[in-house]
Amino acid sequence: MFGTSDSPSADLEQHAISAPLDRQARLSTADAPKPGAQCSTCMLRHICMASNLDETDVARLNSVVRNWKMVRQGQALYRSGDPFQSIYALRSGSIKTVLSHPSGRECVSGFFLPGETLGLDGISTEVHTCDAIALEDSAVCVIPFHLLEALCREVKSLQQQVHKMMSAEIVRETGQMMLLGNLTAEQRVAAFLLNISRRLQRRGYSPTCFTLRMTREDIGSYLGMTLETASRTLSRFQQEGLIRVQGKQIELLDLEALDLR
Amino acid sequence: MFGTSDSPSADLEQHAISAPLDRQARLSTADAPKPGAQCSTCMLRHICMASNLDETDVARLNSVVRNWKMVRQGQALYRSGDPFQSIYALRSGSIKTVLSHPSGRECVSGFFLPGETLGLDGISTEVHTCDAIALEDSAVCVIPFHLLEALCREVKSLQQQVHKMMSAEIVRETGQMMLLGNLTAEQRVAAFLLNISRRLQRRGYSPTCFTLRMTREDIGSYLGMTLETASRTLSRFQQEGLIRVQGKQIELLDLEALDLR
DNA sequence: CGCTTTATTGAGTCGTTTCAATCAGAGTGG
DNA sequence: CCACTCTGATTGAAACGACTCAATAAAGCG
Repeated sequence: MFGTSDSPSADLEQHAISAPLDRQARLSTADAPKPGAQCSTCMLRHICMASNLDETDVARLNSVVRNWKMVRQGQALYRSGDPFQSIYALRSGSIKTVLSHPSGRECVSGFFLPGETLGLDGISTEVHTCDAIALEDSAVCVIPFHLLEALCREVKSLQQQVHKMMSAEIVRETGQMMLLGNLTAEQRVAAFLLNISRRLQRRGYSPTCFTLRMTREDIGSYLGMTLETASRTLSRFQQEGLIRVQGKQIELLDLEALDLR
Repeated sequence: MFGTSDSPSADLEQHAISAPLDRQARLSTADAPKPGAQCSTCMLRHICMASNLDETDVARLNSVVRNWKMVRQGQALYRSGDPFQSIYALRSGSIKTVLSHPSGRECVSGFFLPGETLGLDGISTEVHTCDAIALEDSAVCVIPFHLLEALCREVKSLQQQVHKMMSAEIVRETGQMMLLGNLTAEQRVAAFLLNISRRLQRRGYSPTCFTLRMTREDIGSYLGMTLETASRTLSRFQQEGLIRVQGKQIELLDLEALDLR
């Protein structure tokens, strides 16, 4: 989670408003799928797949989203090569996706925040093509894809929503390609910070003050640079008064200046 | 077109086997949409959206794909900002997609070969987000998206095909991100050549001997390097005996060595 | 055929990487 | 409770790869 609060437990409680993860369930049977996702009362309803659906359609979507699942920090929601069955809506926490090149190189291809959808890569070959690793203890709604497809044949608005979601992922990646191909390290880091900022804002968090849950290595890998360059760039931004950095804690001081990079 | 033949007209005729573009139509009313796409007799049937569909489903798809359209070299199939209505299946020719950054920079985000689908980026916002420019005289099937969506609600196999197509585009772009972020200029050019080679082979062309219809600038932009670096890298490959270059004409001499880059 | 665009090649510069050392923080166990 | 270790972050200096600028050559086009 990229929230502004200091302690992880506070973060969890914040999400618990929308996603009822009571501490007991969390501490007991751990990572087994659990029933009872409730779209209608979920605070992320207007951000995730359920957005733009009316009451009855949300209910029908909910009938497909039967389970949710915990993923502990560092654990995989799925791994490259796993057979594809479901897509996942992130409820709380944060997840990175990692591509493993045959040569051994690893490459972070995305960071996901609550309300965002993971696993779309698996549809084409029916096998997942990357690892999805939790950056902190996280919870996801499990959406069996064949059920979603069946429902999409009946509910037009849901079908459209799913298509838009997939298209949005395509657009997001095109933008990232552009960033990697044409921008300097400084520009990439600035774009990255602003991107996170905007996504947090949409979720009701402070757009200027947040903690990056991923390591410098993850950031570097995602932005196509070494961890040293990522670190140096953040330091330089701090020297220039654009941001304040304290390890993973970030404060954006001059959004416009960042935008001009 | 990336075909192996020398003259453009030979290329056109080759495609004319599958897509009945007679020269008369081509020379007369030019770029207006034309009726009469015929999926059932199209040679690209097993490569494009119609793959994995049985006879009756292809016929139903065909009822939606009512028109096809010529796009002359250098002209736009659509432009960034155009309202989104249709996706396009490339029948013959080749097309690049270009992203225009507000700052004025342009960036090639993709090259498309016959049988591939363009325009998926427009679904999410109902506005196209890039320009699609023909690299040579090209022909596309026009697929009104709302009709396709309606049909997908009725034909499960088509729905699945469309989902797989979109997912494949996501996977393709993830791979490109990895390439841009983690590989050297040499590795990128090698990967690019091998990628083109594989796609041509699937379409029945020689995988080792083809013409690149795009400029060095396009290649460089697509691969996140300057046109000079792209040119130099091709020259170096030639010196090392991996390929033969003669302007846009390419011959791959040592596929394995390219793969090891 | 001349004009314009595209491609090639060279030399110097600059940004990023590499290698290496140091520092900070979290978790562990004596 | 404090040393200890391990991982992650920061910073410096040298090396290298890609870019920029520039000049020339080749190819496409009217």
